[in-house]
Amino acid sequence: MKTKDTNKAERTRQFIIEKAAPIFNKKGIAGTSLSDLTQATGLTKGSIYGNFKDKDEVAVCVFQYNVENLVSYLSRAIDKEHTSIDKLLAIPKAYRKLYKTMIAYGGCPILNTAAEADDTHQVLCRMTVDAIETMKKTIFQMIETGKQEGEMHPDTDTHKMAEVIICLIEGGSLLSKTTGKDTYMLNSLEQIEALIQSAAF
Amino acid sequence: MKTKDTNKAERTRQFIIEKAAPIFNKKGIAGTSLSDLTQATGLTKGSIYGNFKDKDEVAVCVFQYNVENLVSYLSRAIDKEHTSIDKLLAIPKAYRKLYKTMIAYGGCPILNTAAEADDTHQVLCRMTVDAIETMKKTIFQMIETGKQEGEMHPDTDTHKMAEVIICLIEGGSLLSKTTGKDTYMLNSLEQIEALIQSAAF
DNA sequence: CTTAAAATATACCGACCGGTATATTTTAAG
DNA sequence: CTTAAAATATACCGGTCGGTATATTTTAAG
Repeated sequence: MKTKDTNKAERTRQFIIEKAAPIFNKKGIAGTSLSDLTQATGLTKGSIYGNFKDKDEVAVCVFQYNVENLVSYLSRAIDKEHTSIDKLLAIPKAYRKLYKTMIAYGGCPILNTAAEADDTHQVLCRMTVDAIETMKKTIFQMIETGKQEGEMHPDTDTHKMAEVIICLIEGGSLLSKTTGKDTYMLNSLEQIEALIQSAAF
Repeated sequence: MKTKDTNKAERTRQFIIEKAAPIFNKKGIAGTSLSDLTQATGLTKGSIYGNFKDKDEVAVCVFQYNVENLVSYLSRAIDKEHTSIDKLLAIPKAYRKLYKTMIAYGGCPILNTAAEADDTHQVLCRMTVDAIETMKKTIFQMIETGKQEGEMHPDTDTHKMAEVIICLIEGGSLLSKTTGKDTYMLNSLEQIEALIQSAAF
């Protein structure tokens, strides 16, 4: 067959990524073995190595997949709203719907990867930094727009607010997952909402 | 020699724990090999296994060692203060001094262990939960005492405030470490201070 | 339906893993 | 200083790791 469109190969790659994603997220990269992946996919090692050059490439693709899912979920929630305040509030609102699923999935993939990779895996480390900075910039822009359109106090510290929101989300996510208690996440989300409201006119 | 006091053995155990601590904290448990430990200590595998039954026992002792160090540092800072407000403020103050060292050491050991162990290592997972709950109870008690002694508003949500403080510390710690930017931690600490001040009379 | 290429499975590699049995060295009590 | 026990080092184990060369099966173009 002299086909040039990579139909089957691309489908298998995607299949492997989807099956591998929760495993990497739960066990970490070092903690996930090739046999974990063959078991989860039903494929053999040869098949996996036919589609990825090594384990790291699978881990990198899995991270991209996880981040894209998270970002697109949040983006959809934000895009539904029209004012800056409502767009900002859409974030804690979305997490309130999402966090239980995320915890069952192994927790926030950005946090998990950041915690594991930052002393060991520079490529993934860079990707986690990018994901975090993107999140921050998104929130930052929403606050700045809110100021420009007179929805929020002009003396709001935009950088600080954006960073604190992310810290609360990640901290709450980790602590709720580890302790099994929802209150860490729920209280963090409430705090985020209070923060947003206090900056609104 | 019929000695009964375990002098040498105990010293070697402690030596191994101290040398292994930053390695486990940086590379994780799964990511740390026995050869990492022999290299760091200058000892052989036989010697390590003469003092610990397996790698997990080393990891558990390292975790205890790390938590004890952190807790005793914070306790000393808190004990220096006399009012509830000042004791509470001693926490962000202590972290402001501590966090750079902690990041160089591989980040907060509670966070690192929590992120790695919660889907794989039940013993350590339980220990991280205990460490977190102890932290929460300590903060909780300080706030409650502050209320009883008229230093803080009686309608302060003690549980919420204690949990949010921990989320901000852990979130800030992780994000500053991952991104290499101090502001995540510093802004989280400022937010904690604002939170405490806003609950004070 | 044929057929060659693409995708997958099989079988195997050396390296290193955690762990152990045993030999050697160090320790300190007497 | 002697000596037996305690501590450490040496040498080795089976297993699993990530990875690969090659055989087989599946795919889809013609």
